[in-house]
Amino acid sequence: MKDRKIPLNLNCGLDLIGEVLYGKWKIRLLWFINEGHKRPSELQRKIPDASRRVLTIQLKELEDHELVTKKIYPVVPPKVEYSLTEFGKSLLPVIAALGNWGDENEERLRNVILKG
Amino acid sequence: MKDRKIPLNLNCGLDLIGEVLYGKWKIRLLWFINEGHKRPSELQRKIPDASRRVLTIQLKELEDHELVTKKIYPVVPPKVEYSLTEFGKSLLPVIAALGNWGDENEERLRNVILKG
DNA sequence: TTGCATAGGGATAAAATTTTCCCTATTGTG
DNA sequence: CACAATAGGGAAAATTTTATCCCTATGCAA
Repeated sequence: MKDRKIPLNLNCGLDLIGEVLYGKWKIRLLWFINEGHKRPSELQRKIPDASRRVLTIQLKELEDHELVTKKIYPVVPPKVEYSLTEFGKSLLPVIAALGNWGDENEERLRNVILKG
Repeated sequence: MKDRKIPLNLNCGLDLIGEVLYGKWKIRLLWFINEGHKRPSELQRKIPDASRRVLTIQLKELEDHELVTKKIYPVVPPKVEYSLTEFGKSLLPVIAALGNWGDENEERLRNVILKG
């Protein structure tokens, strides 16, 4: 997500959405932020398999892409809260469509993924 | 997509769908196959930025995940055709939702992606 | 005083993914 | 004959992404 040797393709809507949603944890971050888990430490606890570092980085990218806003409270210990922008909220139905399809086909998916 | 050192997370629908859709070109492959471009060489021409090799590999994964079927015609030169399974077709509305959101927000997405 | 929680970042290591290059094989065309 | 088109695969390099480790800083609790 920084200097690239291989140029981006941004030909169609799928390329564009892919660019902001790719990243191992981004969709989950959006989802959990929407559920009200706004602080980085909360998100970390909701996604324990992700390293703290990558969550920080991907939150920054979501912010750069205007899907979330970041509010820093000038207190000690530090307090930060992320919220979805309107733009980010408009993605929720799309994420829900993804999650629903996955849920509806859970058993079959588990089979085909694990049989490999 | 073979031996992994870091174990998979398959906790929710999002994890599951992610596992079958991740891959730089998979969504496009599904889309173009649905549009009737069934032969590997056609798909390669529709997706010129992808290496031939990776399209082969990702088509194989789509087949393993039962999203497409592969038909081999015993002719020379070789002829192969991929088609969506019913399972694969059930993904089309989800892909359409992704593409539509990208199309609807094309200008803004292009801005936020390229400004980085 | 030591340790924990908070948020973040640099540097490097590791892992995963994709690209590149080189092979297989057959038939038809120039 | 040389070469293109067809489909595919092994091996290694390149690229990208993620994980690990170590550091900053402050206030509170035991």
